[in-house]
Amino acid sequence: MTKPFSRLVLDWFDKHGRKTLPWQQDISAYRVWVSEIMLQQTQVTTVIPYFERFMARFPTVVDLADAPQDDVLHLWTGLGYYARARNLHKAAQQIASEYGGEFPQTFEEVMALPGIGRSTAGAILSIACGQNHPILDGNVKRVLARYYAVEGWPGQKAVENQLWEYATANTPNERCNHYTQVMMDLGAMVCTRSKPRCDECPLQSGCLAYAQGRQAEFPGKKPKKTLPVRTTTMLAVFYNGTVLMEQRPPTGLWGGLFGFLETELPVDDAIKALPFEISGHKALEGFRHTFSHFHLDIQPYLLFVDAPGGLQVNESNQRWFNIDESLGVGTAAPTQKIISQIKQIL
DNA sequence: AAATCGGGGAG
DNA sequence: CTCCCAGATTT
Repeated sequence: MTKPFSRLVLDWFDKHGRKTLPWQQDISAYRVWVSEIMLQQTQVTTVIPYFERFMARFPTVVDLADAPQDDVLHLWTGLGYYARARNLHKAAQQIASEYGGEFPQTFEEVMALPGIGRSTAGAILSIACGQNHPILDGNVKRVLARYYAVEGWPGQKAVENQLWEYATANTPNERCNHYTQVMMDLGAMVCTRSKPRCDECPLQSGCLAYAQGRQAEFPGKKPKKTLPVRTTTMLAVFYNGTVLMEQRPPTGLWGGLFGFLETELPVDDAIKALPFEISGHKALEGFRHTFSHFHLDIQPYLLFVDAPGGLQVNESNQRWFNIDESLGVGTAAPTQKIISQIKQIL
């Protein structure tokens, strides 16, 4: 028997692991938590500037708890998965009220916070609190599925359970913080989804997928289905450098974000239904925005308001925004796209 | 064009 | 429990 799994990857960590990422400095449960949530959905290089801005604006969990949700969503704009930002905010408020602003230290308490599950709780407590817990994020799933040639899609419960068993069995009692870190590093830097760098991998000698030349077959693929197409019309009501937007309901698609008015009516009918005099309108460039479970074909229009006195907004969730200033609220990618189209025209 | 990602919530 | 939802980027 040669070196155990954990020893091989820890030695690799000492030589090649990342140690200078922003959340690896001034390590705290709060900073690790925020980074883990961001990294669930986005690659490291993209996350870094978001993380820096977030920490500058919300240096402590109490600062985050005290902030308006619009501020939080504003700093999340472009990252996607806005429910994660809402959960982050909600959890910060729980930490402030129930734990006096001190991040809880037990696995059960951390798991109970909204937006934190088994893997994220393990990552926070191992990296920031010196505890021993396994993790199983997308990187680790890929490494383990290949190393043990685990058949099937990890979204299936049986497959995921098997991967958790391997993850638990290999997690060491010493240096669990570095182990957690390096398993994510390996998946991101060596055991990549396509073109894995097996010649640089510390686990090559024991890797079943490598031995069988079947790296591309693991982890198993999600069963694919054809996405339905939905359509929508977005109305950008414009007056004197400002656009009208409305805040979406607090949950669901783009929950809590501000966006342009949407309608299912033909644009002429929709214009008649507005409480403003519209002096003219122009079709902007339509485009497709794709989600995990459907395509959304968006046809935006720019509408020009006539009367200076007619800007009264009846709906309490609607506001006028200066198009040249920071909006200060959360917006989805298509909203940003339409705003840039408008700026091109004007 | 297709694949991806951990957790919440509905059924 | 199991299945479905959520967003933007990379390949």
